[in-house]
Amino acid sequence: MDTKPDDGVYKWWAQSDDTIQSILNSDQKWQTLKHNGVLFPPDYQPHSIPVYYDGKPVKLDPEQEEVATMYASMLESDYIQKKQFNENFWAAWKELLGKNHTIKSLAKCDFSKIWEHLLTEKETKLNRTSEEKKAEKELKAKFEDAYKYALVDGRKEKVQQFKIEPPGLFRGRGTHPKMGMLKKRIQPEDITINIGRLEDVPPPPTGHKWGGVVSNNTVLWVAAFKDAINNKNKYVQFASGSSMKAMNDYLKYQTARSLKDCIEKIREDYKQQWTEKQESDRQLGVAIYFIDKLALRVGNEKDDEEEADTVGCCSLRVEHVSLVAPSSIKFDFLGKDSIRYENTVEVEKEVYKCVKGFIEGKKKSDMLFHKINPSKLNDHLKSYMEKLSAKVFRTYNASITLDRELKKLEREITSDMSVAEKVSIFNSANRQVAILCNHQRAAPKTFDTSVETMEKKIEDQETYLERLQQALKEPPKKPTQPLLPKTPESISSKIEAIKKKIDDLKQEKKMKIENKTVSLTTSRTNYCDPRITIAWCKRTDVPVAKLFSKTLQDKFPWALDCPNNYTF
DNA sequence: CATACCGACTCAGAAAGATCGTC
DNA sequence: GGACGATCTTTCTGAGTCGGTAT
Repeated sequence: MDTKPDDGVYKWWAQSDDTIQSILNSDQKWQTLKHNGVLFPPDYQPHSIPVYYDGKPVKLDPEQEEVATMYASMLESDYIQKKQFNENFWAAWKELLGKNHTIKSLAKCDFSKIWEHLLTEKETKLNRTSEEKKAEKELKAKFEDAYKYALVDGRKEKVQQFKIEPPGLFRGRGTHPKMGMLKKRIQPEDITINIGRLEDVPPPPTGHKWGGVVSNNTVLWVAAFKDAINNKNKYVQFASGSSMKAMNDYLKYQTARSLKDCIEKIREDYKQQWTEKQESDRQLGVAIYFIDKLALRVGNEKDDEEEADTVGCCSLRVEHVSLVAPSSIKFDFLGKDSIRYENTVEVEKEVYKCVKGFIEGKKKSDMLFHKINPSKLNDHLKSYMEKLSAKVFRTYNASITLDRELKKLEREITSDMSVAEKVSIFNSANRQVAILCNHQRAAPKTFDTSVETMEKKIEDQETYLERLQQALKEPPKKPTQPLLPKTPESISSKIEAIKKKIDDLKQEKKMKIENKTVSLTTSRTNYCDPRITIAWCKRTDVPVAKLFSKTLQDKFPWALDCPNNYTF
């Protein structure tokens, strides 16, 4: 088994799936692990700019000032308007100010002088010469280099996020009860280092000790620490381009592909379950149907005292669904990251009847599927296929949608099309996937103005077209500005060219509007089997780099040489 | 059994930063 | 041909999934 060719690239994908699987399933994920630990953010540099309280400057000690500066830096963000954010921030800051401090209420504080200072600093940074920027970048890179890679079984593997998070104010999504809380500076004492038994432990910063040093070769992290806000572990892991992560990713798609072999049976079965006597069976049947048809997440239980109130399939409440006669269901709820899911779907009459029954006699705040939970649902799925869980359906349906949409649109592709036109066709297939998975983004800040600019361009071209058409009918006696082509033939060909240009611009505008709040990158990065995209690139002669950035190409080395007729 | 808890991993959009295209 | 704004890419860290174990 020679997996290390001369070019030094570890081509693990040249091995059989079984071999790859056994590498990952084995209890020992590595034999030797060597690295230089993690990088801490720089210490706080006090600026001595006061907060104004009741109009008067108040000098703060460095620690108080640091936290005040965190708040000042967010003065223009939406968080500042939120009560919860201000309450949590005030609680943390008040404690630092101590008893009997001049500052007694947040409402009377004016942070604008600090904000102005931060703005000036930002400008100074921006105004550096390109030589200065380059020199600083190089210096930084040199400094960070030692942390970028770990040595795993003698191979250099990239480490992701080796920089420890700097202190700041917690920014939860949606209406998170903890927003504005102080995220304290992480000390070496908070960190556990995972490293090979025989390696030298990287030295902690002077005067400090590591919280712990372990040699756990059943896991893929090099350092771990507790997130004090949520009391959850955070890990410094390997980058998506590392062989271990890429292997996992590859197997994720292989698992999703093998769902093809039993999806028919699963669909038959859940249809059967809709008419079962036991309500728990009917609930299971409807829940799996939603997960399959609508690509919902499974929806684990959450603690609404500690986290934002968001739901997935199993945690849907009665208030999140409504029956729309004769046979549709309207969904309206906040999902992961508090992204709203709003969709009215036509369903089979059995499903409609089931949901009607589930709702009956319940309060709005009651669970829709009170007889099941994610672990029951996943246990049931395991009876069809090893490794099958709810999330596999998202991968499966996303990938198969991309495959199908691309093949549908491929007929429209002609050899004289530009790369940009072909990419735009790819994007419309990609958009179907993003819509299925409900991947959204905030509308770009420049959206309105850039649509206006496009409209102006279209108008200009249309005016020009009219002039050309007029000139063809009756040639102007005197030349008008800007000059038109001279012969009728050249005018005619210009007309054709402008018509095409207008069509293209209109198409571009349509795409822009359709993509206003749709995020294509999430599905491209996490749900679409990259081999579908790469095979399409090969067939349509589009450079892979047009669809996969450098990082994504690094993430998918195993997909790069797939055959051009690859089918998911 | 269920149920709570949590470790370790994947997936998520915003913000920062880099690059590109146009005037 | 270079300044500047739009757009693409990377970084950042929060928010899920899921399986195992303790109770």
